[in-house]
Parts: sequence; structure tokens; C-alpha cells
Amino acid sequence: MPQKKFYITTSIAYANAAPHVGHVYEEFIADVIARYKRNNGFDVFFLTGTDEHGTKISRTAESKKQSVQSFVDENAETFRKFYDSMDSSYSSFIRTSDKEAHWPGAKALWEKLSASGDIYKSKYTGLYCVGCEAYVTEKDLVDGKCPHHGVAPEKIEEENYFFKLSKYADAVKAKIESNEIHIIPETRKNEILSLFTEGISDVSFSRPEGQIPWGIPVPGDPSQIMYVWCDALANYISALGYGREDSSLFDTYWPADVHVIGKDILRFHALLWPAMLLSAGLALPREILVHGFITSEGKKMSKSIGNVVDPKEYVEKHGKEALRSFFARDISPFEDSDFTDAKFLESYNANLANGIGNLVSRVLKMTGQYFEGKVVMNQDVEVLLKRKIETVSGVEDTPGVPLNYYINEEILPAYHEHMEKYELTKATDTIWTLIKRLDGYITDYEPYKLVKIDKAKTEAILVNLLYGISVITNMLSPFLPETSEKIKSLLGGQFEENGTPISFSTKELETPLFPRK
RNA sequence: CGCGGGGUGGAGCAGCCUGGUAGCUCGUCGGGCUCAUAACCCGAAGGUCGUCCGUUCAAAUCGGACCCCCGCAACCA
Repeated sequence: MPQKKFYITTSIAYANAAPHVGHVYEEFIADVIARYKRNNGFDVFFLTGTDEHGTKISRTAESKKQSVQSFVDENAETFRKFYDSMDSSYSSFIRTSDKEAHWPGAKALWEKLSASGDIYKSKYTGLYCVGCEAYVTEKDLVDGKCPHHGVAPEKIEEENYFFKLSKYADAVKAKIESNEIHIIPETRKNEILSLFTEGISDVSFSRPEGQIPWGIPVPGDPSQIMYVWCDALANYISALGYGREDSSLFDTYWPADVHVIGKDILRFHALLWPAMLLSAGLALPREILVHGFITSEGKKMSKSIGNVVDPKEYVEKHGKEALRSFFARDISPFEDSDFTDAKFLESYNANLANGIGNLVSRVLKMTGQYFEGKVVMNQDVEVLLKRKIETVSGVEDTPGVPLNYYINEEILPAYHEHMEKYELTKATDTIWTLIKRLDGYITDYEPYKLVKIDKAKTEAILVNLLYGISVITNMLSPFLPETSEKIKSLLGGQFEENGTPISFSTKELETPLFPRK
């Protein structure tokens, strides 16, 4: 049996500045899903990268008196390093300025669309600001003038290539409605479907060379440069070798199982991209996961308000696992969420210091102190997880259930169900529910007292606790890979094939995993 | 009538699709415990679920109207 493949992508970040916390969150989501799928036996290809063309980048480079290539080289490297520093497990990092890796795919796609008769030349009319050397839109204007240059833009017409998006509108709509392209969450699907009622028009696919000097020339017409979408969207297939000599990765992994994107670029991924693929006769992506934005102090981040969250600062100050943990526990994968320093610290203390960190610490200490770190499973001694039940006379304890029953029947199914739906915060809720239950288990049986009168039972309790923690490390590994590994090595667990613990040989914890802040 | 999201105890959120004792985290107060990172466990106080009208035996949950906040509207993650 060949392994089942799973192809996941992030959108490519526009490389004209340092990584934004939004980029980093998107990378995190994709990484968690990729790791989860790998844990479950999938052959995963995880693609990320940078979008490096366009007027804005060439202008920024110019203002820094730097060559465009060296500017994007530096920025791409900054992104790649940052993703590395937060343990992103991407398989490949694609850069749109890469003439070897990306250009052939983008050009091949263009040629394919052209061969299908879906590219045509037409006139584009727009408001052109001479100062900006670019088109501006009505909404950019202040009193009908360009805010940067204070002059009214000229209305000009020029020849561009267009893509026949309208031709595919009905087909794409049907695929979205039927979930053949599954857009998650549902509200985003509804949003995109409502677009169709307004009617879909064709899109401009190129610009004259003078206007975007930095980009991929249109095949057969170097006087025109590909406009962003044909260039950028093509990354998902160019990175796999589409249009190159060796397209084996493309043959293996395409179509994408999930494109992870932000809500701002939904229409390009849900509408334009499928239309292009249909035109090119390629398979369509299966799912599009649309995340919201991260706000800061309840507002959209903006340099003028000065509320921009710098992810680098957090990694440097609190560590990558702290940032990943905050994303995992407190940022919704589907809706806008707020990022504040206070929330970050609260989350850190509650989940890492007082939660997993403290639990591991107390259990390791007892195992070390009472059994010199060595405890063995004894099938004859069972210490049940107590449960509360409501009766007429109030809430009472019941004899309870075995811990592995609770884990296998309640915790794990809920965890996997949420993971499959990409409900990452809900999935981590189940992890922390188990952490709380284990803390409660300690209180219920007081092994620190029991050890004086019943050593066998105390050992059974500790085996259970260590087993529970080892399950936690498994569930946690997509989210906090480093912490998961660290705890595993401290536990020294031996297990049967089916996961039943045999024994633990724990190490001492010298410093707290997550000191309180 | 451009589109979308939201208004739930002090703060932040879940619940709403599939009506029926309003749940979680933090904070506050009281108790327990001492293995643990002043941590952990138990309990309490605190809400007319934005406003009004309607459907229903019953509405935070369904329908309607209105008020307020926030995003988006071709490249801004």
C-alpha cells in the first residue's frame, strides 16, 4: 500500500518587509496540520514561500538604494529564518523571483491558459498616478487626488492581456456549492457564493513592461509582464515542478489537499485559481482553509496607530513554544482574534506554567522521590478516575472509570474530531481538559499521603499519571513539538504495541519547563 | 437599502444551525491540600444573554424592526 499523500500550502508572503504576525500565524496553522497528518501516517508535502514581484517591491528596493534582487534575497531569507526559528516543518520554500524553480511553472501555466483560448488582449482603463507610476483606485484618493503626491490621477487606457474568468464562473460556483472545493469555514463559503450574484467579469492578467519592471515576462510578448495573480498563484504548482523537466513531485502531490489562506485573498483562491486550473485542465484543490486576522488591542494593526505586534519580539523574549502555545489556545483558526501582551502572558501562565509545566513537575517529583524514578505497570492494581454524578441528595463521586478508558473513549475521539476539522483551539481544549483531570486525580487520591500506607497503589497512580502525560505529549506534538519531545525524554516510557504502558524511568526536572512570568 | 462579523455576570470568550435548569478562562471571596512553578483541587458571589415586537407550553437560541461597534469592497496577512 502506498502511503496516502497530503499536500498543504500557505499563501506566499509579500516580501517587502519583515514577517507580520499574520504570516507567522498562517505558517503555524499549516505546520500544525502538516505535523498532525504526518503523525497519522500521511506522506505530507508542506509548501510555503514568498511573493517577490511587483511595483511596490521594486520601489521599496529603490528607496533603499539596493538592487531589487538583493533586497528580495534578504527579505526571503528573513522569512525563511523566522519560520525555521519557530520550528515550521515546511518541505519546500518557493520564491517567485526564482527563475529556476518558479518561472517555468508560471510560464507553462500561462501558455496553457492561452492555448485554451482564455487569454486575450484588451484595453484596460484606470486612474494612473504619475508620481506613483502606478494605477490607483477611487478609494485611495483624497479629494480626488493621490494622497502621496497631491495630484489628480490621469485616466488612461492601455493594452493588457485578460483572462476569461467569466467563462468559468458557473463551473466554479457549482464546485463550491457541492463542496468539491470545500471552503472552511461555512461563512466564507457563503461570502464567496454571494459574489456570483453580482456577476463575474474577466480579469487583467498583465501590465506593460514599463509599469512593472520587476516580474515575469509574458511568454511570447516581453513588452508585457504578468500581473500578480497568474504569477503568485502558480507557485502552488511551480514549486512541485510543473512546467519543469522533473515534474514527479507534481504528479505525486497535486492537487492540494488544503490551501491555508487569509480572508483577504479568498476570492483569488476560491474563484480565480480554480478557474485557471479548469482552463489548464488541472485538478482542483480540495479544501481552502480561510483564517481571520489578528487584531491588536481590538483594532486592526497599523503602523500609524502603533499597535503592530512583532512576532520576533515574542519569540526572543518568551520562546517559540510560548508563541505557538498562544496561537494554539487563544487564536481562532476561523475568525479574527485579539493579540495583546496581557493576554499572551495570561495564556502563558495558565496553560504552560500552571498547566502542563506544573503537572509534569509534580508527577516527576513524586516518582523520583518515592520510587527513584522507576515505576512499573501492575495490572492487578487499578485506581479508577473518579467521576461526579448528580443525585437527589447532591453531587457525589462514583467509583469511576479506568484512565485509559476515559482517554480512549472520550478524550482522543474528541481531539481527533476537532483536528480533522481544523478546529485547533477546540482540539487543544481536550488536551487541557485531560491535564485538569490528572491534576484532579492527584487531589482525589493524595499519593503524597498514600505512599506512607500503600506503596503498590501509589505506584499504580503514578503509572497512570505518567501514562496520561505521555498521551498528552502525543496530542501536543503538532502544536508544541519541542516541549512534547522534551517531556517524552523525561518520562522514559516503555509501551506495548497497543500503547499500554509497561514502565517508566523518569528523569529529574532541574529547571521548570515554563517558569511563571 | 453594497457585503460580512459582532453586541452574553468586572474583563475576554463559548453556547445560537438541531428552542427546554446560561458554560469556560481570568479576576474577586471562602475552604481544602502540601507532591508541585505562591502551584493544584473544591465551593460561593456576580448576568432581565443590545432594544422592541412576534412565533411557541417554552427563546440567548426561530422570525421581524431598530440601535451601536468592527472589518471588507482587485493585490493591505
